[in-house]
Amino acid sequence: MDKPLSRQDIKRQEILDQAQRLFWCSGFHATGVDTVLADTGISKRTLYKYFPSKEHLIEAVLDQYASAVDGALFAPAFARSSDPRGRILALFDVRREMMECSSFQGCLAIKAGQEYVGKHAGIEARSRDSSLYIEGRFVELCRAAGVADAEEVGRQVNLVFQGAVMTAQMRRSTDVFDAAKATVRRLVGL
Amino acid sequence: MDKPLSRQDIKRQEILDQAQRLFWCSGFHATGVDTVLADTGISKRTLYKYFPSKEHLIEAVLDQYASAVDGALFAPAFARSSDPRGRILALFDVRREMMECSSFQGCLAIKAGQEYVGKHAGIEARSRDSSLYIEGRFVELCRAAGVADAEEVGRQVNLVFQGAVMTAQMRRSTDVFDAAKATVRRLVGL
DNA sequence: GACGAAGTAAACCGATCTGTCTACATGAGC
DNA sequence: GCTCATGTAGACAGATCGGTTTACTTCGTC
Repeated sequence: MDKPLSRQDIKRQEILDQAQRLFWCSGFHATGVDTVLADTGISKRTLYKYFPSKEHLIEAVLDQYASAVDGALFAPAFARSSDPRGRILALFDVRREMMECSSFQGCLAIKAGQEYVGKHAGIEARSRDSSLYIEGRFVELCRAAGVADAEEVGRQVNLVFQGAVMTAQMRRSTDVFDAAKATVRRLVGL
Repeated sequence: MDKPLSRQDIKRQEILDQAQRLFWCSGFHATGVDTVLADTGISKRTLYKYFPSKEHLIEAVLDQYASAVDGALFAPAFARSSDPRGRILALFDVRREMMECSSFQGCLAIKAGQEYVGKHAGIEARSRDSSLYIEGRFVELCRAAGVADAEEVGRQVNLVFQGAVMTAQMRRSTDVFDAAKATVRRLVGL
């Protein structure tokens, strides 16, 4: 694996990275494809070669975002603790630090959901899948922790997690993560 | 009070209602002012007389939304129970029913936050204030319920509430409200 | 160095965006 | 009936949108 990137792969990746960065901090509708390309030296023709439409580009960005969540969120959190309960709490810590390092930007999948749910099936599906994936991981951790009714408690922890991320973004403050962690401690018994 | 609406008030209100409906289900950036006016027989000149810019219109819509939350959410919930804990749970029921009646549309203030936080101070402030208002009401209910550390628990309940609304929207299903209510029952001790 | 794939630059398309303007219609109060 | 505020209809401006196209350049490979 990790086969060398072809020239095409590099261009495609550069577009994806820039698009993710701009969609992330300016929104999807508010960011034009010209803006994505600006300062990259990449021509519009090349973008439309790899992504037949802006919606296709958004889908690809969300796919990239989804596959980055393991490395950016779960891996660091799991490295901080070997105990399942500790890992759950560490997820909140890592997420909090991520938001503090990105001027309180929230979740890209949530943002996409707000702008495209009910309007574009592919984007909506990726948005929903992101939400379900995180929930699944919480359930899994609850099960590993031996929590009674792990399925249910995992769903509850996920609600707190999503609520915290979104509320922190709206308030431009990560203070709510304190309440979130306290909630989770009660839910998983810690 | 309830002084008769002047002709101007009526026009202004008609614009606000239509704008709220469309922003609500199509988003802010995705809805043009022409779309707001379409089928209303109101001219663009009139809109720009009452709202000097689209952003001003959005702010006014959010103000209207904020002042409607008492009548649409809190009043019905409070009517269902006289017990503070029952009222907290009823808030989740009412919110759930609201979402089921509006094809899973979430919270307009959240949507505005996602699209304008960090980009427009007035809109951002209204978005944040909405979040804080709901939280304050939950705190107040926790206090009335005699919950120990009501301030803290109220914040926790709010996180679950916000998480549930947003998750339900993304999944186009209100199933998560079951987990949300179960969480809240544990938090407020019921 | 020649060749073909892959790229850039930029004009161009039609549609739409926010916002302004002119010209005309309507309505209530005197 | 006259007046004046208030309204509509719709053209218009200039910018930007997503997307296409043409003409030229760059780059890797043989």
